[in-house]
Amino acid sequence: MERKVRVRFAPSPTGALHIGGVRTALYNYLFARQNGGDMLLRIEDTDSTRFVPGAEAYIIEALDWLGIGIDEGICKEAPNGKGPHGPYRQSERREIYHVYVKQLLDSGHAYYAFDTPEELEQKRKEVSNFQYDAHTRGGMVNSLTLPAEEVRARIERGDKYVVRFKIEPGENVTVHDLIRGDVTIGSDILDDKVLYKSADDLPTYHLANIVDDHLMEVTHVIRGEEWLPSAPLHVLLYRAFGWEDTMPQFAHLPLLLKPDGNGKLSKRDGDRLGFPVFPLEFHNEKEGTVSRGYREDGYFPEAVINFLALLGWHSSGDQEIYSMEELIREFSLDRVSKSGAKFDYEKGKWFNHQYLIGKSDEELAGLFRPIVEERLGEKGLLETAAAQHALQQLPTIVGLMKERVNFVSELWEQADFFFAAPKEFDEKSVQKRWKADSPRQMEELAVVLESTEDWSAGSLDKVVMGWIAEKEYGVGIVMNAFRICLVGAARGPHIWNITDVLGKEETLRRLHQSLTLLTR
RNA sequence: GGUGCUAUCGUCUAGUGGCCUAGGACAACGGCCUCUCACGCCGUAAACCCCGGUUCGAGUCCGGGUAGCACUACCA
Repeated sequence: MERKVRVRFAPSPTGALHIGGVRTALYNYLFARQNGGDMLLRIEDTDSTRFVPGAEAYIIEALDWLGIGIDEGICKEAPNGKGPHGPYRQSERREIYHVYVKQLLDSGHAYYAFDTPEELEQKRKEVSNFQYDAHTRGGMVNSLTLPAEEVRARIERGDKYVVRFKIEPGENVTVHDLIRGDVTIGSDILDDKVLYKSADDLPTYHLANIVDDHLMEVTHVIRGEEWLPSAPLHVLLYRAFGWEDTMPQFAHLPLLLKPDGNGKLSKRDGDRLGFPVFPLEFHNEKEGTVSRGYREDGYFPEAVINFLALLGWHSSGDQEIYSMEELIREFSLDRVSKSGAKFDYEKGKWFNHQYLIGKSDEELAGLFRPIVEERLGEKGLLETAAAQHALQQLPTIVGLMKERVNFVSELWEQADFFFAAPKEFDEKSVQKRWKADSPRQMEELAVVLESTEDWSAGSLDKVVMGWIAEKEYGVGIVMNAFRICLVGAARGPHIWNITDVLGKEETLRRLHQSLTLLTR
């Protein structure tokens, strides 16, 4: 019987959602959508000591910003979860886990262990490579070595204990991975994992994960490669519960690596190399720190999605730009790479550039306006006639400059001169382009421009070029000097585009003013 | 140490035995365009980890090395 595809993203609220986690969520989402299935979000908060306030809300907001829709569980519309398999926060599922822990205990697949953390630590110090397993459990303090009444007595008087999974040695366990094929390991190297800890009355990841995936009818577990070594344990758990026939299929994704050197991409790498590793800015109240986010750094969510999608997955063709719809159509698990991908931040910028130039001038102008107003406000120039005049032509200005930036915020450093006449002049440009004849030529140009009625680019070009030809001046010399007067440096778009935005009055005003400043 | 996974330009990758003289993209470099700076266009440089084997033929299949990574918690 074909089951409806159901996948889950199950983060732990221990801090901001890491960019690698975002990619895992994305691949789950793409797989779900492509197969007409459900995408669930479950919060795995079984480690009460690592809980970070605000982390859960952060995860929800990040996924929402990126357009990764959640069909069931914790989501924007239903912060406490929606769907028939709730609650979706593991800390609220204690009673459910009790039932299954008991089932394992009763069937002999698990046992009580009373060894304290300190004792275990001591044991690890004494015995190198100590592992709690079939070979060692006979020498430990647990329900396998203690008389039944002693076990009962300890539990009744409130001794702290854990429940461990009893792994039977001498068996090969095979996990079929959708990306890597069959992975087989011997059960001897597995240890008797802790499934439940009485100290906080919560299961560990392994137990909670299997129980929830089963109860929530998850069909495909798509998660990071760091889980591959414990996948055989999970298979054993499914077997112990007798759920093998509905066990989900596994797909372990390659890791996101540091851009330089080796190893997993970490928060530290972002700080060190100057790029965000989180989708959104995160204020960690526990640590009192703030971490940068892609959203606040000026990335479009589409760009982040596109960038992430291609970090570990690629179609057979040469296409690089994909909308979410295209990704849903084209994505496939068997085209996911097996090896880790170094995080190439430079390419991320390029993706943002691609999406930026694809946006309308009006939309970009709307995003750019607050930045312009803030910058001008800081300088006390917001109310000037020149600034207001340019502000009215924001879409035109943005259209002129968007090709040359990766982020909306970068527009300011490229287009600042439209809003205020230059007061200072770029030294290099002046040195190279401002000649001895320039002051005289600019004075003449001012007269020519003054008498030009038709201020259109075509007309200006004809008039000025005609004048240059007549006087036998060098086109480059005149135009560059003119540019320096209007912009303050040898940069910017075509000169007639600049005069067009500035208008006749402002153009002439700048010409005279700059002339004065430059010949002083 | 043990176990597992992985291995193509600096980076992301295409490649599923002959279409490979190894393709694309980012970054780099050079040129063209041009009043400047960009964009764009054109181009250059740049890789099959090593050794065996299978085969008429191997980047592609197999074995062995080597290297990198992950896991090895009462964390997920």
